Amino acid sequence: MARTKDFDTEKAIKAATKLFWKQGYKKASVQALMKTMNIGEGSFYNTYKSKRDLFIICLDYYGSVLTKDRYDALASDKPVKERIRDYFEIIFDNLISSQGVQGCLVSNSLSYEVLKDKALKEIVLKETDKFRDFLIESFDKGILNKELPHNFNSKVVASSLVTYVHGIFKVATTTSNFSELREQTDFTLRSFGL
Amino acid sequence: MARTKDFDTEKAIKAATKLFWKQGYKKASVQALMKTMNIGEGSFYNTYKSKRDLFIICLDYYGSVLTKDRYDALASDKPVKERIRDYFEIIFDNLISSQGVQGCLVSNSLSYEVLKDKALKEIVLKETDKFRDFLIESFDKGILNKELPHNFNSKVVASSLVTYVHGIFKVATTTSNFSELREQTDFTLRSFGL
DNA sequence: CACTTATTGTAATAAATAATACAAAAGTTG
DNA sequence: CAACTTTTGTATTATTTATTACAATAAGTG
Repeated sequence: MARTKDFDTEKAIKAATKLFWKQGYKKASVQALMKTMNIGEGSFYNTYKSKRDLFIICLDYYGSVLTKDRYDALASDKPVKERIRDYFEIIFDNLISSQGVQGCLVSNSLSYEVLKDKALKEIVLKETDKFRDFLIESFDKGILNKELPHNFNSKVVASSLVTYVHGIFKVATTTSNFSELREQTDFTLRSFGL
Repeated sequence: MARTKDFDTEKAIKAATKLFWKQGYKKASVQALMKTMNIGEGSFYNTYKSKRDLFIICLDYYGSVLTKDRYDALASDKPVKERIRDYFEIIFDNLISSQGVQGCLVSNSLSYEVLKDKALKEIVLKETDKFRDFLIESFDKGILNKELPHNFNSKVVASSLVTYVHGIFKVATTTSNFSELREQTDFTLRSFGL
C-alpha cells in the first residue's frame, strides 16, 4: 500500500452534490466542483474518472443520505395526514433555509443534458419512482388503519402529487413567497382527501 | 432605401422559437439557430443583435401567436369545466404530436440561465402570471354563471393548477405514457372541483 | 530508512461557444 | 444604369469547457 487520500471523501461528495443540486449537471463545471470539493485537478480525475461518474455517485448520495429525513417522515408511525404534512414541512423548510440549494436534485436533473444519457436517465427515473412508491405505501397503510376511505385511489393520488411536487420545485425557483406556496399546497392536499 | 431581406422573417422567428422551445435557451446554439432559421452569420447579428435579443423576440412570439389557441379555449363561451378540459386537450395534443417540442417554452425557461438575467426573468414571470390570470378570469366567469359554487376560491385553485401544469411539463419530458398523465389530470381537476 | 505506489498541481489539448470585422454581393431608388 | 445602403458569408477572436500527460510529492510498508 501507499499513501492515503488527503481530502475528506464524504465531505467532498457532499459539497459536490450540493453544487450539482444548486446549479444542475451541465452548469456545475469541473473547476467549480474541484473548488468546493477542496481537491486538485489531478486528484479529481484520478479519483472520480469523470464529471459524469462523480454525478452518479452524487445522485446516489443524495437519494440515500440527503433525503433520508423526507422518507423517514413518510414512513413514520403517525397518522397518514400528519405524515404527509411532515413531509411537506421538511420540503418547505428546505426551500426556505437553503443557501442557494434549489428544490430537489432529482427533479432538477430532469433536464436535456441528463436525460439524453441513457444510464443517467435510468437512475433519475428510478429515484422518482421510489418517491411515488413511498407515497403509495404510506397511503395504503392509511387505508388499512381506516384513516383513509377504502376506495382511496393511492396510485392516482400519488402520481398526481408527484407531478404537483415537481411543479412546486419549479415554482420555487421564481418566488420567495413561500406562504402562498404553503397555502396552495394545503389546498391541494385537502382536495386530494389528505 | 436599399435591398430587402432575403429570408422570411416570420418563418425565421417561428423556427428559432421552436428550437428554443425544444432545447432551451442555453442549449440552443447560435449555429443551430442560424441553420433552422436559414440565415447566415452576418445576417443573424445584423438583424437580431444577439442570441439574447432574439430570445426576447421569440418569447413574445410564443406568448402572442403560438399559444393563442390555448388562451382562446380558456376564454370561450362554453361552460367552465369544458373550457378547462379544452385547454388541457390542447396541451396533451401538443405533447403527443410534438416533434421534439417539449411542453411549454415559458415553463422550460424557468432555468438558471434565464432567471439570472433580470430582464428575461421579468418577461418569463409576466407570462406565467398571464396564464394564472386567465385561469382566475375563467373561473370567476363560471362562478357568475352559477357553474361553480359562490365560495369557489379562484385564486388558490388557479395557483395550484399553474403549479400542477409546471409539473406536467416536467413529467412529460420523461414519459410517453400520456394516458396515465390524462388520468391523473382528470383526477386533479375533479378534486379541485372542476 | 529506502522503496513502492498513489496522490497531487501545472501545463497543455481539443472542442464548442458567442460575437466581431470586413469585404463582396445584391437589391432599391432616383 | 449608377449610386447608395443593406445584407450576407468568411475568417477571426476570445472565452469556456472537459479531459489528459506528466513530473513532483508524500505516505505507508518491509
